[in-house]
Amino acid sequence: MLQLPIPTRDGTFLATFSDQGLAGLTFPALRNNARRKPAPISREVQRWHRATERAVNQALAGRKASGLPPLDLSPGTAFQQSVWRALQGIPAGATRSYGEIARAVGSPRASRAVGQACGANPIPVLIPCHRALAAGGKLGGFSGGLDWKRRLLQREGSLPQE
DNA sequence: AGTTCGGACCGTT
DNA sequence: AACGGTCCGAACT
Repeated sequence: MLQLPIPTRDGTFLATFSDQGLAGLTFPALRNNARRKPAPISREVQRWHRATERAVNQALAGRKASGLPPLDLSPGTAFQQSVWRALQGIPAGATRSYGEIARAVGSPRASRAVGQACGANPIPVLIPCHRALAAGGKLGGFSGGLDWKRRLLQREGSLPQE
C-alpha cells in the first residue's frame, strides 16, 4: 500500500494504491501533510497516479471523470460493492435518493443501509457518493463534511433547492 | 409549506 | 444488541 499526493485547486488529496489499483482517496488535511519518503514506485502505479490526478481534477471541475485507474474495492462487502457500483452509474449533473439506489441494487427497503454503505465509500469524489441525496431533494449527510457535498454538487449544477 | 415524532427497515460491527 | 449519510405517514405549527 502506497500513498501519493494529488494536488488540486482545493488542496492536496491523498491517494492510496494497492497492487490492484486505487484503493482510497482522502480529502485534503487542514494542515499540510508531512512529506513522505520517496519510495520506489512501479511504472504501473505511476500510470495510476497520473490517471487519478487527472480524474480527480476533472471531477472537482464538475466534469465527467475519464480514464479512471482500476479501483480496488475488495475490502468492501458484496452489498457495499454493489452500492458503490451503482453510484458510479450516476452521471455528473444527476442525483439519486438513497431509496432509489436501494431499489437499483435490488434491496428496495435498504435505504438506510445504502446510506451506511455510502459512508463507507473509500474513494469519494471519484465514486460519487455526493450524488446520493435524501428523499425529496434534501441534502442528506456526508462523511467528508456537508460543505464538500455542497461544493461538489454545485460544480455539477445539482445543488438542491438553490 | 414547513416542522417534529415515531416506527419500520436493512447491513454492519 | 446497537448504530447509521433513511423513509414515510401523521400530527402538528
